[in-house]
Parts: sequence; structure tokens; C-alpha cells
Amino acid sequence: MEFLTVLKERGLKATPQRVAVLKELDKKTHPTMEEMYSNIKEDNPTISLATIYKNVNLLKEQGIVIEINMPNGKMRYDYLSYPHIHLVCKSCGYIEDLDYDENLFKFQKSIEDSKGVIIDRLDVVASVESCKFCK
Amino acid sequence: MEFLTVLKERGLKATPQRVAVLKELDKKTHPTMEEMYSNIKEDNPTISLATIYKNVNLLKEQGIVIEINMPNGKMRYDYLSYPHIHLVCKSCGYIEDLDYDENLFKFQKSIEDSKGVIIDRLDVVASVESCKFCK
DNA sequence: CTATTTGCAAACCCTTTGCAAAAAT
DNA sequence: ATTTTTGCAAAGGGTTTGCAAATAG
Repeated sequence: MEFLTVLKERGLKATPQRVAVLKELDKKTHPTMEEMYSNIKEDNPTISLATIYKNVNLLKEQGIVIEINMPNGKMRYDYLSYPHIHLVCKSCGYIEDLDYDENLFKFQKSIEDSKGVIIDRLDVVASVESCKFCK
Repeated sequence: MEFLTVLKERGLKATPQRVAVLKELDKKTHPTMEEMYSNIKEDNPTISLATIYKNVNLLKEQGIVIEINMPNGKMRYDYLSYPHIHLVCKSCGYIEDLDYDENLFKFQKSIEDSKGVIIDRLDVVASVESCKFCK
């Protein structure tokens, strides 16, 4: 199981709660804390919201989970199994993962060269007014 | 005064409090709500924090002010007088405005073409571990 | 004059914390 | 056996709300 490796590499214990959080985050549904809580509760009825928070924050510190600040102010979370960016719909909140492309790499390189820095992370959120999933 | 025009165009009343908020946001210091509050308070001692919130949120809805979700979880705000992106330092929190470049435009265009969407907004935050302003 | 905005204080989340019990390695 | 993690309930803190008074146009 990939998640167990990811956790072991970082010296984190593989509790059922923690693995469940990673699984939820890996579904590409970009859930909120509450959504993870209610989904995980189905199989793990005793889990608490505080445990979701603690684990998500821990994984965020490890850089493998990121926070997406939605236009409506709500936070959503995503497992960053590989670098990607987000296309979000402002009307319905749908989020799609998009791969980096050549132009984005060039953009990053040109900032690094002109500013003399190494970019550690590039968060990109492209917003559209409405999408094919809007009613 | 540019701000008065910006407000009039949107049918918003130009109260001294609102103009002061715009001025703070235009200083390129990317202040927090509290920072705006204490700065504005110096010249306008009766202003309330709630008024800062109400005005910033209003300007956000108008799309002329954006929220920057800092790595530490704190929110900072910026007047989007022209489209630009942010280079943020994870250690000291310094934020620098950077212009769009050719590559970023190409990137945007390629998503629009491949996905058949019009990107309404492109939020980019490039993070570095430390910068020249870190002690 | 009318509609909007302000300022205050209270209410409202969402998120974090402390701690004893439980679980992982 | 040791260290980490969980779950609970309470505390915390940033943000919003309701409303009467003040202000802008």
C-alpha cells in the first residue's frame, strides 16, 4: 500500500484514522474537513473532527497535502501525489486537476533566473465563471 | 483621485473609511485585516474592525481586491490595480508583486483552448524557502 | 430624501488545545 | 516500553451579523 510507505518515510505512524484521511484526500474530490469527517465516519464511527484536523495539518506541514482557498472562502484539501494545478468553477465549486505544461515550467524558470531564487512551490488556481457541471 | 472613479463605476459610495481601505491596499504591503485596522485608526480613530471587514469583502466581491492565503494560514489582501502574481517567502512572509509574462499568457491560452473555457482569473503564488529580507 | 454605510457588541463559526486513555512500533 | 496519536470537551480567535445612528449622493 502506497500510503503506508509515504507515512513510514516521514516517521509517521500509520493509524487507521490517518490512512483514512489520506484515502479521502486521494479521491480527487478536494473535500473540506467536514466532508472528510462525515465520509470517514461511515467506516470509523468513533473518529473525531479534531483528529481530521490534526492529521490534515500534519500532512500539510509535510508538504504532501495542500489547501485550496475557494472563491467562497471555504477551504478544500488535496493530496499532492504529483505537482498539478487547479481549475475551479466559481459557480458550482467543481475543481479539476490539471497537469503542469511546458509554458508553466518556462514561467517558473524565468522567475527563478530573473529573481535569483529557487521556487519551492507554485500554486496556481485558474477560475472560470461557470462550467459544464453547473446546472 | 483614481479611487473615487473606481468606486463610482461600481455604484459604491466613497466614504472616508472605504477610501482609506483602498489606500492601504494600494501600498503594496499586502496587509492583514488587523494591519489595515491599526493603520487607518491613526487618522480615523473611530473606525471599527467590522468596517474594514465589510469593505474588504465588498471589494473582493467586486474582483478588485484579492486574498492571499499565506503559508502560515494568515490572510493578506491586495489591490489588484492590474493583473499580477505573487512571490512569497515562507520564512519571513515578504510578498513581492510580479508581472505576468509571455509564458504565463501562453499557459492560460493553452488551458482555455484545450478545456474550452474562458479563464476569468489566474491566481499564482510562487513560494520560496527564504529570501534576501530574511535575517 | 433615500439608500447605503458605519460602529458597536454579540453571535458564530471554524479551528486548536489540553489531557488522559488507547494504539503503534 | 516508549512515543505518538486519538477523542472528548472546552477554549480560542478570526469573521460575520443585527440594528440604530450617521452619512453620501
